[in-house]
Amino acid sequence: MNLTQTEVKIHDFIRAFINQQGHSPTLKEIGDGVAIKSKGTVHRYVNALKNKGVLQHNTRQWRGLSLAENPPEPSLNKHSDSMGSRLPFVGRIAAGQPIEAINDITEIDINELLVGKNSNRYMLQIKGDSMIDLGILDGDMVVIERRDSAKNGDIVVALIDEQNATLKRFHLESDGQVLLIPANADLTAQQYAAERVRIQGILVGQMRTYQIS
Amino acid sequence: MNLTQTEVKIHDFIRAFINQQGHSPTLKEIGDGVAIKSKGTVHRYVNALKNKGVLQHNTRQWRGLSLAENPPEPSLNKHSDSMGSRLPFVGRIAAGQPIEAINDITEIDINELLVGKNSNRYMLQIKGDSMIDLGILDGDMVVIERRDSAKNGDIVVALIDEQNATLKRFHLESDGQVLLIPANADLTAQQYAAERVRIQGILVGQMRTYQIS
DNA sequence: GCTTAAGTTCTCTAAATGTTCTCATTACAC
DNA sequence: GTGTAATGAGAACATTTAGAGAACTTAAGC
Repeated sequence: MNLTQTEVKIHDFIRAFINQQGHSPTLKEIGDGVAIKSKGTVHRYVNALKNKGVLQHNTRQWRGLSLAENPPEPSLNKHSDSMGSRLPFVGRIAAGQPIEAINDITEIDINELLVGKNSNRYMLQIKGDSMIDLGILDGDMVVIERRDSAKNGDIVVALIDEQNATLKRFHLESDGQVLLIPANADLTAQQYAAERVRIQGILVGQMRTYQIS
Repeated sequence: MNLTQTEVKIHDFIRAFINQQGHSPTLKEIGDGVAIKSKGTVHRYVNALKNKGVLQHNTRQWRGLSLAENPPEPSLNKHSDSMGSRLPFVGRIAAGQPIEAINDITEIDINELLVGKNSNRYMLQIKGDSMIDLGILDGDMVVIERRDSAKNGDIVVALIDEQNATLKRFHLESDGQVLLIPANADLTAQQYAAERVRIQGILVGQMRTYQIS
């Protein structure tokens, strides 16, 4: 059951789309995402993927695609069963001072902070330095919550002209234009007509791991 | 069970409304929130969501909507509730490009990355800007693994003169002196005799959350 | 009981989407 | 060369989703 190159590409696109948007893409959206202009052609690919068992298709319905779920991923290490999401919170550390102990919070639940209780969040990995001044570095993972609007100052995932995505600080000008502000002294803010910008989500968390021996 | 675009939008709106207000919105409020003028149309969507099992509806009652406890859709942007430490990994985002879908990793287990299997980790909150050039900002949480030694280049929690703690990059000089290097252009590295410095742990992770309304 | 706000059930219309075709092009094995 | 598979465009048509609004029923408050 081998997938061709384009089939893999389309499958990846569909999975990413569903995870990010919460619903299936249309044939046209798939076509836009993988540079195929004919929805008939896309339809042929979707059918192939369905026949090969990697997609489920609720026919006679718009946006009826879903992933044929791989086996529900057995967690490799059994520790992750519910117990392991808390770490002791020791206190605050500042350069050259004793660690300031905390007496109210003793444990931090990482899931609660980053995953939240609603299932409308997903992760992206950052490529590039455009948010470096906010401490978001190349390679960092960020947690995004799906939203279609934002307040000034929010950091948003914005889709420009239905094509290009970017992570920037959002500011709506009084004249209705949208300003997308990077956090990098080398870059300048970009201004767009509001209708060219679609908010896809808002930054709610960031994380990074360090390799140790 | 697939939701259409507008269905997801309405579902998100209802969830946000209940989270904020503590009670269900009315049909008109939903319509105002998603730009639909006809409450008849909104009603059709609410019914669809009810039939698809993601909403519960106490009929014959005003503001009788609530979210279904266990939505039937196990794959649609949801991380198995059994252990909610996973988030879907959508891809990489770079300024001004489409989000790059990935095909190898589909989910990220946050616990696995930050908590790890060992129970010798704890968290500290950062006070000050001494590590700002490494993207560790004032207020960030960091995960530390207990260690009493470090390799050059590791970022360590070091106790100096059994008194003051600091988070710095570690470097052992050839003459046996220990250099503790901040990541802030305004600060300079400090050098200590090895016996004055006790390593308490090594930085393995960092996280930050952003407040949204 | 009465009034009002909210929910329900329709119909009408438009637009978007899915489905099924045909026709072309390219690459590759034989 | 020839056949085949993969790829892409696009037309024609069927079906679903979408939004507005009217008419009616029900719940809440007085």
